[in-house]
Amino acid sequence: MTPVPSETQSNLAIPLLVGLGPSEVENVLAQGRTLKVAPKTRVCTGGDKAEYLFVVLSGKVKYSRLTAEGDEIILRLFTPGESFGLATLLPDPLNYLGTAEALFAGELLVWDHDEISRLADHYHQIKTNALRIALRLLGALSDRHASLFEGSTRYRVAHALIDVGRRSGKIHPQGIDVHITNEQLGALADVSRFTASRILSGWNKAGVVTKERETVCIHSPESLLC
Amino acid sequence: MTPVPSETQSNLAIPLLVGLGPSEVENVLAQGRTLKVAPKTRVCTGGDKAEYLFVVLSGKVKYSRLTAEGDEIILRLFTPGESFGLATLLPDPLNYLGTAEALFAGELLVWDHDEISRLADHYHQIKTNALRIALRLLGALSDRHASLFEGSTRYRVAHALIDVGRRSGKIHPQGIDVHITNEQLGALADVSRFTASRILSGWNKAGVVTKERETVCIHSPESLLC
DNA sequence: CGCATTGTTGACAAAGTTCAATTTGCGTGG
DNA sequence: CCACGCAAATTGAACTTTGTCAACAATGCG
Repeated sequence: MTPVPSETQSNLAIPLLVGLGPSEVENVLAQGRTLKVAPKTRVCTGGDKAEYLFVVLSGKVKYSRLTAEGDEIILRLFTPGESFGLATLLPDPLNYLGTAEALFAGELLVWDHDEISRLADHYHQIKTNALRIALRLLGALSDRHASLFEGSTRYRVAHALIDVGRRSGKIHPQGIDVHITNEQLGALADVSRFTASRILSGWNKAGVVTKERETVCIHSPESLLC
Repeated sequence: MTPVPSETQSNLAIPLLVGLGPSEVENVLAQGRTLKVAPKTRVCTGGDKAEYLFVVLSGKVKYSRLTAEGDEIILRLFTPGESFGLATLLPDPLNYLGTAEALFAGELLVWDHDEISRLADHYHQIKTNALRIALRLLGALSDRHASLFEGSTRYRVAHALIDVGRRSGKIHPQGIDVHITNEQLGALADVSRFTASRILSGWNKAGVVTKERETVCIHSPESLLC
């Protein structure tokens, strides 16, 4: 029952709680526990039974899984407002699909299975929202899967970069700064980190992006898709 | 309010309706409309707003989407008991993810948005089931996506074939008969139909499967995965 | 009987991955 | 404050896998 800082309550849009009244949202948030995470903290592990539902308040969370050969696939980089561990809402939860790891220091809201079940029984809307979120993720993954067979790696890297930029980039006059490593970008676009490097180098030479260590500044999102 | 044939009511397990009592299930089924479909009938189109929820009673339904280049990706072959168009359960439905097409003559149960919304409001469990189904599909798609980067095409084709076999194969003493074309198998395993043909030929020579036109008999599921 | 669908096979090319060898940039500790 | 060391990024070259294309065979339906 840790009190939630008021800034986060008022500013942040939380798709899981849309459609609830302000006081209802406050009530749900109040029953969650806030969890401060340091970089590289693992908050849940793929394959384990889902016991907690998470909402990102601040920071960025990498949600990933491994192939049998040990390559990492980043299913999604969750940004503030997004939730994961939706399986916790089920009476008999499924397993986490991926492993969640904080990339930066940040705060999460956490509910355990009993708490969120009680809340979801009361605020019926939460399950509807969860279904919408799950279906959206399904659509996104399906798009990503389809994109593996159309066009080139360049196209995929462009989309991955733009998506991350839109959701967590810092906008400034020269463009959008995206804080990401080549390796992470590769894992998001299903490309080796070498290929990611080559593609970024190309864009850098062409002047549509500027590279720095762990950061890419997109000057012209449109030109990436040509 | 077409009456539902009693055989289908009693035998078929419908994941969307688990947890409801027998009379409740009957009530829900009774409010759906049964739709007889001929082979190659399209019942919904990817990208359109979801207006109907479907449950397969008999037959097999191909749920697929196209890449930008026109290649077909089969997201799933739905077998009796399974449902699609889950987005219909949302107050403001998303779009269908894929296009559904009957492969054989069969029967579907259909509810429109208003009907199923009313039912889901009343039988709360339906939304929970829908969430579970969506999360399961997400897991399956994530597995499929990951498998693109581990091992070979052989591995993927094996998994696709075994999955279809398990859900819709006919078991007999010699093995499991799977009714599927090379092209469909390829579209499920993310492989060209040529590669699917080569792999099946290999297994055929090795004696672990027997091929006939549009049918594969799996003699030894384990050997496929070596 | 003929046509459409399904399946087969070989030659070939393209696209990325892999690997090894370097380079660059940043933080830490002495 | 400098030097060291590590993580990130780069680059070239060889390799491998699988898709593409073309030609053809087999099957079954109308």
